[in-house]
Amino acid sequence: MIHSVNRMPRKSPRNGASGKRESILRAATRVFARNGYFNSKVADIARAADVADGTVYLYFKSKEEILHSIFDQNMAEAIAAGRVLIEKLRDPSEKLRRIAMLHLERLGADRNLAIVFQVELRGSTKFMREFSAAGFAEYLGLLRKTFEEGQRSGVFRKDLSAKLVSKILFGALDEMATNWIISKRKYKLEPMAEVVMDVFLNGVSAS
Amino acid sequence: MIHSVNRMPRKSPRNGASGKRESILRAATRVFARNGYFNSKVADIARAADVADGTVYLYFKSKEEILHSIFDQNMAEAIAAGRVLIEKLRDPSEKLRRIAMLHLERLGADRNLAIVFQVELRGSTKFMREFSAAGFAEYLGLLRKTFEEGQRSGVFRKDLSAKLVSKILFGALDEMATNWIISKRKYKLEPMAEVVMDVFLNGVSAS
DNA sequence: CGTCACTGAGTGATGATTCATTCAGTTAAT
DNA sequence: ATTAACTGAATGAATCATCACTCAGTGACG
Repeated sequence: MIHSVNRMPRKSPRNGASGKRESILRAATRVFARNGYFNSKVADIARAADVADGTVYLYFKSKEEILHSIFDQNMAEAIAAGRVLIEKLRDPSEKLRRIAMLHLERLGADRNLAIVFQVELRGSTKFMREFSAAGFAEYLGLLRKTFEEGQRSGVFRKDLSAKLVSKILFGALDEMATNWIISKRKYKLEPMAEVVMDVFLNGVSAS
Repeated sequence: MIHSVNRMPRKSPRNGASGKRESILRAATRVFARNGYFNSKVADIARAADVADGTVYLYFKSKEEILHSIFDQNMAEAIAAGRVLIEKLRDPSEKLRRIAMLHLERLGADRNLAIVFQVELRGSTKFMREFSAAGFAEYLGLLRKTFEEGQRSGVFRKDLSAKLVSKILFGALDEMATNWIISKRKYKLEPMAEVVMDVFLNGVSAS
């Protein structure tokens, strides 16, 4: 089967301000978070969004496309927000610090979305390769570029591979988020960014 | 024969040296790695293990239990190996370095197992909570204890939460593994441990 | 009336699990 | 040594519940 990934802009029912599409996405996020992607029935999503089963298919080609859309939309937003956030900053350390904070802030603000991002999206090599890959790669790229900037300006050690370093940072933040989800104890996710960046920057800064 | 009281842990088909159980586990690891847990049919596993569908159920209660067993068995082995590896070392930094190497070494040695660990096992909050949790927690605990040892002996900064720091280290290693799986380019995973530990130790060491 | 968003019962495919049956091997009595 | 009785591992076809997705129809609105 040759699937060409249809990257058409949104079409569907005369995208009226009905907001049904968004409503379905929000409902799906809730349902996926609660039951997991594979255990979620399209009927559950429809019920949660308060529409009929068939309506879901007026807005999305398949159950799979719903998951994609959740990812694509949020990832694009997050990266855009990150770019805006750092464009007026000079200090690369500060840029990375802000990105990290934004990262944990966004996930910490919506537990359901966090679960979908940290758990459901990882649960298949297919997703990892075909979709997530692109978005994650872009995010990692943002971290890398910022780090390289810092290497050029002399604030970061030049003996480190920027690519590898950006994975270390991402991995650390990612684990904070994943652990926050699993943990029963309630605590704020966002503040963890500070400690992560303390250790990280201390580790990569030029003497 | 007077002695020979069968003290073998495994139950199931009179654990003959048939090795069918192991054979099924290895086959399942291959199949899960290729198709993902939810897209893998029990029949696929049976075929790959060269046994009949029904035979699988003589050794495992359900498809789910197969996944558990893969995790439990390997995680227990890995932690035991880690404990042995560090018990004769003194320097906490060196201990952490060795654990990190073992971590990436083991995953790097078996791509299929790595995929199951990095991708398939994460794909459901249920797995994360009910099973994985215990094993992962034990591993994180090992890292934490070792770090605390280093704090007491003065080699590591005392102003850091050992729990949090162990998550940072784990996250960084975990991301190395995940990225290695997704990446098309072939490279060795194990050597990444060195760089991770360089940045990490540099970040957490007392001045 | 024509269009369009929406509905929800029905369909067909799928795949986990079961279980009646086979048969290789073991024991034991002659 | 031969046979009969027994064991339980292994088989795989059949079962049966589950859903993703379809489509014929409804009503609202201009």
